[in-house]
Amino acid sequence: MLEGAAVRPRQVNKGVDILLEGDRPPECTVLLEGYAGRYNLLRNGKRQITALHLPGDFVDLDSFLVKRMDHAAMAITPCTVGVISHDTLREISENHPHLARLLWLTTLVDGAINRRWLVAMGRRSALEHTAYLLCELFVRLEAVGLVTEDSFKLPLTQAELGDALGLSNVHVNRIIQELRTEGLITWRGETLTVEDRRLLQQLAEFDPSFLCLDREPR
Amino acid sequence: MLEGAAVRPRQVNKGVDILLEGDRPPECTVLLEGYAGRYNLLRNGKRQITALHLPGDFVDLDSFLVKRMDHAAMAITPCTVGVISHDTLREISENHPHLARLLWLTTLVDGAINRRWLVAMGRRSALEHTAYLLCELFVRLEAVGLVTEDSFKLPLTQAELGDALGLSNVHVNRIIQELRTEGLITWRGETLTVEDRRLLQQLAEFDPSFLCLDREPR
DNA sequence: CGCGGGGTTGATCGGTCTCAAAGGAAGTGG
DNA sequence: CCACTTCCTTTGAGACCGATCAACCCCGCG
Repeated sequence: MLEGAAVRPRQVNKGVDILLEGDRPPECTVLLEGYAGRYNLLRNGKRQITALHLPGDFVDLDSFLVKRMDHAAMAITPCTVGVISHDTLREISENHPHLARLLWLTTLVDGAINRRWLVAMGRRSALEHTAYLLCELFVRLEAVGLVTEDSFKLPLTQAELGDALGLSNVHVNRIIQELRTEGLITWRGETLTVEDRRLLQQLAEFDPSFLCLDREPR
Repeated sequence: MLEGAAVRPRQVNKGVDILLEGDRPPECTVLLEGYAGRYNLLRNGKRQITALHLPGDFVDLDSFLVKRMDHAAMAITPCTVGVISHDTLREISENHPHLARLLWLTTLVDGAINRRWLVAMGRRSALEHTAYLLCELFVRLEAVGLVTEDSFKLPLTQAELGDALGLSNVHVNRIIQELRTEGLITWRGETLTVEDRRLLQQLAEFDPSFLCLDREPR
């Protein structure tokens, strides 16, 4: 039903905003291909990316009920996105409560991811934090079949990674080198390979259960 | 209807856990009085508080759909809490879609708060971050009538505040002193007074619209 | 061939942490 | 009513992590 509801797939070029802070979109956007991210800009020009969206994720499911966007969203790579009108979502919420609960669940999982980011930013070193993010991306991409042989596409610049981690681009560079020399990852071009998943997860104190990828009655 | 659904109000002593990581509660907890917080513990003993719950907030609405808690929650002050069984919530979700949307909205607002925390932790100085949190608490408490004459109860220790901000207790102390000497706040005992709200909000780059306290059709 | 974006490197600065100790304030038992 | 305890706040000193600034390199591309 959701697939039938997503209409007008369209392309968004790399670096282009999908929506802006203050927008009141009449529909929700689904990411079909590519990577996107939510972010907020500060007066001093700094940027914080607060979420990374992978294929299959909603970009702004919150706009259905929140109405006014409190953040922007950007295509990190070229993306194809679809939209589901708020009217359709309302129809689902009225007549398909089980599906509505699953949509609700996706926002709960987004919240769980946010909290993990908070923990990593607040109480972990830059190295652990970076390792953490890579573990998370690994598992989320694995869930949608985008990991092959412990490798996945990581088409972010180090500066963008820094904006997600709350670090400077220079420091990200040094952290990545450390992960490389420790033999935990390789990252050439857009392809990141996890060379030692167990060690990486241990360094990041990573446990994927919060993503709710297991099947349960809801 | 929600008021009718919340049953068995009970007291929780200060410092006592309301739920633990790994729990699978059969009901959701509502905070009726007092302050509570969600947190995660790390292997090295550090703690990160990822949310502060104020009277009227759900403590773990996510347990309705997520089932297994990925964090603990603690009473920061003596609390009285009520519970709403998952069965009741399911009944609401099946037969009262409008109410279900409003519950969904509360999780979206929680997510918005989380993202703001991320921005503050990632890209703001300790001073700005602290100012930010105080602004947020001010507005949220104001919305439930717990602010009088620019004052509200802040019954946290500086160490707890640090766990929410991702700072050490020592540094929190120095930041608070700075906010005091700048004439922005006073904080004696459990009462915090915002002496210059405009300046504090400006320092924190704070805009309350993300809390969705305005009335809109949902 | 020149240009531009990203990656890499070095040097220095500064914000925040850590460790350690001293100073209140509130409660407890004698 | 006082000594004692405990928890929290405050202060100081030093170390360290990560930011900043400024080059330089590398590679793809027009």
